[in-house]
Amino acid sequence: MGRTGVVTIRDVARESGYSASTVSIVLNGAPLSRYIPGETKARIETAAKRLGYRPNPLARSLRSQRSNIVGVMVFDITDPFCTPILRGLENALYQANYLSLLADAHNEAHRFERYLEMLLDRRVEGLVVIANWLVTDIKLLSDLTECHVPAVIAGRSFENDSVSTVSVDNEGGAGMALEHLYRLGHREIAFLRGPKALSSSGQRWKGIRIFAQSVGLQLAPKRIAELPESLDPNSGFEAGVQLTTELLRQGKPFTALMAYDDVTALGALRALKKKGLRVPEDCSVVGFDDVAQASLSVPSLTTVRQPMEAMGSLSAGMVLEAIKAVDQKKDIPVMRKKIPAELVVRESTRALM
Amino acid sequence: MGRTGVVTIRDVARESGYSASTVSIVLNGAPLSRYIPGETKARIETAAKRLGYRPNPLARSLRSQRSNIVGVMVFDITDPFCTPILRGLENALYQANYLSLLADAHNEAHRFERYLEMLLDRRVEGLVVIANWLVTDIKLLSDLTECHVPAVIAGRSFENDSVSTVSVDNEGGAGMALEHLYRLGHREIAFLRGPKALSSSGQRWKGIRIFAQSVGLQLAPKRIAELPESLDPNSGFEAGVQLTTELLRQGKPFTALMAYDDVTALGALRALKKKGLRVPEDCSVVGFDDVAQASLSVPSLTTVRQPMEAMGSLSAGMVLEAIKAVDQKKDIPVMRKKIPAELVVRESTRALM
DNA sequence: AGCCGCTATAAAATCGGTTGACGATAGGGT
DNA sequence: ACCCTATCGTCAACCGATTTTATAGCGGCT
Repeated sequence: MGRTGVVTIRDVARESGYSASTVSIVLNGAPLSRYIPGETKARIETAAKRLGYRPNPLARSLRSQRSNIVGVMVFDITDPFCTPILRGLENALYQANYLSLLADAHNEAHRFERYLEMLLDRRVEGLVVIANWLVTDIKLLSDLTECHVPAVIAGRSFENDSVSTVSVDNEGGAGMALEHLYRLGHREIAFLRGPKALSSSGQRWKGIRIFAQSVGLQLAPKRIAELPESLDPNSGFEAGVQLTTELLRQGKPFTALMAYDDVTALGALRALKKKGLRVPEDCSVVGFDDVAQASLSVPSLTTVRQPMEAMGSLSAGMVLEAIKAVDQKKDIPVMRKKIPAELVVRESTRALM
Repeated sequence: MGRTGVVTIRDVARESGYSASTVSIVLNGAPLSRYIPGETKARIETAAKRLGYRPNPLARSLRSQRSNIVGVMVFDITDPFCTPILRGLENALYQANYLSLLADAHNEAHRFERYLEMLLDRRVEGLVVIANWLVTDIKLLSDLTECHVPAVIAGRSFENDSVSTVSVDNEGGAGMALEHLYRLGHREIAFLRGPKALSSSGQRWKGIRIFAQSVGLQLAPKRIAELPESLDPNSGFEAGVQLTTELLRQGKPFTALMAYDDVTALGALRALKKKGLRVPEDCSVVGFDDVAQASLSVPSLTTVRQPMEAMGSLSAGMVLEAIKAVDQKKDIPVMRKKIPAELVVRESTRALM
């Protein structure tokens, strides 16, 4: 054992009486180990166990050019939408014996780029970017395609890019939410649209238009407000409060409100309460995402659930797949998965009286 | 440039006309570079830049036994208490040019241990454990002390152990919360105590007792309930709902309620609402932690703020400090930091009418 | 002339593991 | 007798850096 107190393969070699090569071959079950008799294998394995030998992954990575590490880039780790994805992702990677190198970009393009370089330097075998709704900078993602490392973007889809993505079916989800309100009898429905710059905004709105058209529902412009663009994740709440307040004051009256996402919906809840309106008695409210706080609010929020944990593990599966492909010198497959959303009915919606 | 498309130090050597050693010495500003004339340095640096040379951290780590990586073990990444700590931590590490290897233990001791091994294998230079209130298994932490790597536990303190910790001043914080209620005129105060197994429970309760005693306030047992032990992070909410409901039905009446933490308080909010009680008009409610949802609820929650982000960066500072100490062959310093809490007054409390 | 010290650079060892080439022995086929 | 193949291992190169040691020229001092 070296001075450092760490057991190397050479220590095992000495202890077992074989060479380092043989030890390596045996312990890894390399092709050549086919010819090595069981007795030898046993002796080497005992020696390794006795010494408590643990191969140094650094050395192994250096030689084999495989780090068993995936870079995980989060745009904002405090965003409640990101953490469940992260959980699913990290868990799936763990199962596959990969470790996650975490990078939180704080919504800063510069930081994203610097981190990207650091991760690539570290020879991550793949990259997963958890993009919340704030990411708008498409340029960053072209960086991704250029780096020749398998990459997957989780949480958002991008039209014209050639990176793999995992995202929810925004269109369908929004349709489901509206259908829910419609079936409850609501016809005068207010909308808090998402910021124009976000593709998910457009998709959700499209789902709304399609459903509305299919049942002949009018979408009155005086019941529609649009969230401003902003980079602060908590701004959604404040914006929800403000826009709802304005709609109440200046817009046409409504019996239900559909918000861009849960945080916005929570803002709406507060604004309605402040105006003395009860939810759901006087006004129903639906959100989108099903973040953790949606079920903890009073009243609990009816919402469209994004299966975030599943999206995380799916992303993991896709990078791992791509890594395997690279290993076999095949092309990196590009896939754009859309996961179905799911309506979760809670207390914030009810039938129109 | 090798076949792999990656530039090595030898490529720079060839390009500049010097040897790899000289290139290394120059680019790192090693002691020997003292003797190297500026012209040579310039030529080497230009060559490196022209080729876009980026040293391979794996190789460097192998040689220098320094990985520039800190292991970050989270007990439950979906816990809203953990993420802000994680943010502060990750940010401070980033500033110091360290990367974070993320491990989410999912509250499972077995997983914690397996991850610990993996991280140590990777030669992390330090370890930070973000412990939420669910961690009770002290044994795990002795593992920590034994591994001879600088370690810091963030979020919890432990009495009889010799690991560095960063935690909030629970006692003082709870005292502040109670004082706040007291000053508002409340005398009949209900309490949802934390699970007995948690040290923070005891500490917060002690703060409560001390303040109560100092002003001669009686703590009626019929207004006190205790959270059960459980490993599910969302159980706090359900428990809050249930215990509050029971107190309302069977206990003595109260005009204010102090919960163990914010999630429990949110549960209390729901239970009160269900019984037709208005917060804060009929009953004030205080939480503890100031997790993100505390400010988003209706009404927003008065609470005791743990400066989580600061706790994260402080933890980072402490590991980095310890790493430096190890580097200079000094002993690993053990510190137990208590950070002051801060009362955040929002809508859920008001003066007794 | 001999030695020291300074400058400028290169060679070689090292970190710890993996891997392709090769040696040695034994048995089987022609 | 000769070649071939299967078996059991080892050697040495290699991954990409860092660091210690070596080399070589030159000026100065005794």
